[in-house]
Amino acid sequence: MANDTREQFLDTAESLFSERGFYGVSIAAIANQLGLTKQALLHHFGSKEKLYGEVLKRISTQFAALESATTRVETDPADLLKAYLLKLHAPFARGPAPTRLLMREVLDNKRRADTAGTWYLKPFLDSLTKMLKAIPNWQQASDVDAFAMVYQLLGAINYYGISAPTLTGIFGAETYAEIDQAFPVQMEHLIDAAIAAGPRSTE
Amino acid sequence: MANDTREQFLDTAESLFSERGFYGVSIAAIANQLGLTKQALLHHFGSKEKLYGEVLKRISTQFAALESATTRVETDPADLLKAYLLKLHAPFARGPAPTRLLMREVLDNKRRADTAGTWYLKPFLDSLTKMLKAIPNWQQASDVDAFAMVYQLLGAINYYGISAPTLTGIFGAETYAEIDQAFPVQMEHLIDAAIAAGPRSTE
DNA sequence: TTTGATACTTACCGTATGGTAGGTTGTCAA
DNA sequence: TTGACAACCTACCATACGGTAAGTATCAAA
Repeated sequence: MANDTREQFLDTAESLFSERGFYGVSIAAIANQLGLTKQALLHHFGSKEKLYGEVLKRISTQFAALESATTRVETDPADLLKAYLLKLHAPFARGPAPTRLLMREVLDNKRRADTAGTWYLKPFLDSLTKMLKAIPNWQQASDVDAFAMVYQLLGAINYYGISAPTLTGIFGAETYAEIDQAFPVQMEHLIDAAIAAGPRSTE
Repeated sequence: MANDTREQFLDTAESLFSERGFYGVSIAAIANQLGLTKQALLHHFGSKEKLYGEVLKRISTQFAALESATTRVETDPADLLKAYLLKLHAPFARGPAPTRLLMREVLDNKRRADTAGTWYLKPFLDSLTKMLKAIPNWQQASDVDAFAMVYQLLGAINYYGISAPTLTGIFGAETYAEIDQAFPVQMEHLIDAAIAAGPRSTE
């Protein structure tokens, strides 16, 4: 089926791009993994760049869906922020691929600043800032201060989200399993601490 | 002078690798930037991989130096942790290149797990954990819990450290300048909050 | 039974890349 | 004056890459 193959290409591309980066993956490698030739890929997507763009687009769509789903469930503003941030850990139960890919995009989009990928983060970041400012403790904070705080929390989660191989390498599989268990608790703990602390004005 | 050229190669390689990644940079591009041919580079370093390894090695050496320098100056354990973490922001006044490169290394060393890059982080992470556990509030914490907390703080800093282009693109240069001013304050604020909160046990 | 479109294939091409081989030039100690 | 070595260079090569061109097989609609 046509759509099936396309979706499989996107899955494989997402996985490989997230692991090796744009330049580290050849379109032939992606196609081979599905038992096809690179021309099949080019037939569906036109070029490597376009394929990459579609992978990013799909992720951003899923992010938006996650946000509205969370907003629908959580009513307390502090709970909403916590729930949303924690869901970014191992996003959408699809493993670390989206997190890794987005981290690569943050690293790389200096050169690709004109492509679509750069801006899809903006509404996401705006939502996070708004969520923090909806919490009583933080209503006095400036936009910039609130943003700086949520961006740090986002960084904490995302950094951990890409660190599994490194941490396993450094500490071994057993210790990593312990860390992985401790992390959500400590993450929630840190978010609580940040919320409780309230803003510290910059000026 | 011989050593001079070598050092210039390392500087240029660090800068380019950090911006474009290992596969995004050709050795010819590095050499051209110094007005030399790639064979000059190969003469000094033997291969692209070895050059990359030496860049990483140099960064890790500078990290270690930064740590001992900070330890020498700060005596209060909370101040030490804060000072150390904050110095990782724009490390060594050499701009974001080391941070970006290390982030790429975290992303990539699944494949390169056997190379040096993986392990040089270990003493660094151990130091951070020890620093947190030296703070009265945190003496009761388990190693794993303390580690999970400092790793989040490290993630917050490093993530911000690679985000300049993205944030400038999203928010514009003026707003980014404000954010950049607010960030160290909010970073210190978050560290304070984490320290003050003390550990939350995982089990 | 023909037409036309979709989903592929093989064949090929130009370019870029990392690396080898073998110079050339300058410096400096014996 | 010579010899050796470091620091480059030009020339070359095999490979891999993204992409084009031109097929072939399948299948549904007319």
